[in-house]
Amino acid sequence: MSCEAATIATVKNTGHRMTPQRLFILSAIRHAKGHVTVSQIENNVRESYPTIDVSTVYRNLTTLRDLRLVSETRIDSGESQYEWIDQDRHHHIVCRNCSDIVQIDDTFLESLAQSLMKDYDFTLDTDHFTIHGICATCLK
Amino acid sequence: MSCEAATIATVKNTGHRMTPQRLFILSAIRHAKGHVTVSQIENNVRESYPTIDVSTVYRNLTTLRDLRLVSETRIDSGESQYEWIDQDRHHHIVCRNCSDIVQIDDTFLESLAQSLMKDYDFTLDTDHFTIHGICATCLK
DNA sequence: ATGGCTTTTGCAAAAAATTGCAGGAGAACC
DNA sequence: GGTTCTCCTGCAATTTTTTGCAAAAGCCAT
Repeated sequence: MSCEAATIATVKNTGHRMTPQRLFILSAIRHAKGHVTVSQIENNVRESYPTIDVSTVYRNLTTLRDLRLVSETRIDSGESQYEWIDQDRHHHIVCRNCSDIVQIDDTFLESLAQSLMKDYDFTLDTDHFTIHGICATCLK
Repeated sequence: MSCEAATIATVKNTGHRMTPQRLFILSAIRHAKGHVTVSQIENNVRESYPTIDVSTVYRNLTTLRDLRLVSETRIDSGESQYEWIDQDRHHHIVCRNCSDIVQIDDTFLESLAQSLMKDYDFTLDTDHFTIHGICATCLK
């Protein structure tokens, strides 16, 4: 099954419908390598589908985030950022001083996930984590 | 040094000023045991300081969050929640389905903090974490 | 392909959060 | 006390996000 088809299946199997709007939004995020804002998505979709409304974009992003197809990153100020979640799951550590971002592997969260499951029956979302702290350079 | 004085010292030592507005906001969060929203803080402060403006509350919360005196929790929809960070550090696990919040102990993050330090020389912010996932009840 | 049930959309309006600016007020100095 | 240097505030305007509602459209069973 192609990657595209798998996505559509995920949407459908959860009782959601595949509308042209949703398809365009999905495509806009997938093809934008990296983070995109709501207005970037809106403008991109508008080229192919001029009557798209912002509220539709917002509602779809919420849905797609709940389906764990996209990740949402709310930065300090301004617009939220969205990113396609692909096969090789990874997370980010962000230095709060220099804002440097480093990718880390999924395995770093395994132990935490297991503890939370054991003690609270809580299933950790492991699709995308943004972890804050201070990098070695800035600590000096 | 009292707890109150320590807070004031933190604010002052970082080049910020202790204004009445800031003091009232600080007090509103500290005395509200648990989470509070911006409008709750605003209403509370307004009783003692009627001319307070929402933007002042927002700006102060950003400042206080950067000083790690309060924590910010942005839930799916609606208003952000703020909470006083006290001595016994704890974190929150939030169910993305029912939005239920459970406190967890600092020790859950120790292992993660150690791994990140070992492999990346990265110092994890351990004041306050908001971890998302699914609780046992909602998983069914 | 048709009907019917339910999700989804666009629009408009509201709510939540952020920003620019000019005046006001801390704090440190003398 | 007065001076000066910034930070802070309130106001107004803007931007970002959410919501209610009626009409439109997707999808399943027939």
